[in-house]
Amino acid sequence: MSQKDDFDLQNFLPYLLNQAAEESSLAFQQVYKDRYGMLRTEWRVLFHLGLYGRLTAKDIGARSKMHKTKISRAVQRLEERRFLTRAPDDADRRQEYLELTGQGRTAYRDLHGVAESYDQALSVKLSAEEERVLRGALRKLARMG
Amino acid sequence: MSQKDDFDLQNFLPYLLNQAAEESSLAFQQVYKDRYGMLRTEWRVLFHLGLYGRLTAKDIGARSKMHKTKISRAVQRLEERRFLTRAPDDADRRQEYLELTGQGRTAYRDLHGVAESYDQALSVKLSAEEERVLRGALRKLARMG
DNA sequence: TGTTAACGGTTGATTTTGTAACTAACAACA
DNA sequence: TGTTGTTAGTTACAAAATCAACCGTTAACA
Repeated sequence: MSQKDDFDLQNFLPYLLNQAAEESSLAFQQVYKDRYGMLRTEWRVLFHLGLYGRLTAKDIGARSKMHKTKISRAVQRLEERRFLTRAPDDADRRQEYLELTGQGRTAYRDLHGVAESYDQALSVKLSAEEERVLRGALRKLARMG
Repeated sequence: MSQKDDFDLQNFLPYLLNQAAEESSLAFQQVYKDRYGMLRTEWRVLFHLGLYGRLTAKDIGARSKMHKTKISRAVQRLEERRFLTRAPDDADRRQEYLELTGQGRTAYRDLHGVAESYDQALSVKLSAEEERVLRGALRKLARMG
């Protein structure tokens, strides 16, 4: 039944990446879910707006590679909960500029801080060299320079 | 609006891991979907059975960390499509042994081969050293030795 | 201009996942 | 034995992701 082969599931890069991604995001997920009732798509939109300022949904799509329907729905929910506002773009009325409200910025700053220390806590599992190489390799695999 | 801070989304390990995982599994996903109409949960179950032989759903859960309902449903679909069979365990009638059919083994061998070359193709993006460190770091982050 | 194609974004239907409650079988131990 | 707790696996229902079709706007160009 089993192959003599040494190519195991644990050696398959996509599988390994997925396991590491899932495991390493679990505790952080709990934070934005418990504190703000957000989904992953929602904190991502929040982070993009917090980091880069005013953006259109399209901009967020280009940066995050999330599908536009996900973004559309995340924006809806963030708007309902008063984390962001929309402003029509008069130059091109198909698109809208999205911007965080005060409440949105507060949530962003809070989660940003959590993310930063969370990231450091994860890094503790790795040596400095290991961490450097890991981040570089992940960027190559994710095709983002 | 934006922080002077250099803590960017692309530096946030869980995000980076997720991007790399998604990007790097896209093309492979297409293969098991197109050739066998499988979902990710299904090929995972198939792989476990192909690699390790006869297992119970519980065994698969322990190895893969997938939730039991996911496994239950994946097993149902794989059974419907004649990729595996169930055999009651007479010593403990709560559990069933799962085993690939001929068709299941054929699919497994096919996808195993695809996975292997797919993995190699991904590795080409990295140096040998980079690859070694990456895999080690991912195992640490995924807490699997 | 008028027509056609492309774009940004939304919506609805379907599929997939997550959560909790459930069934049947077993284990522990009075 | 009988009761209570635990385990393997399933099911039902809610939440979320996916996919295609859609609307209004802009672009291309005859």
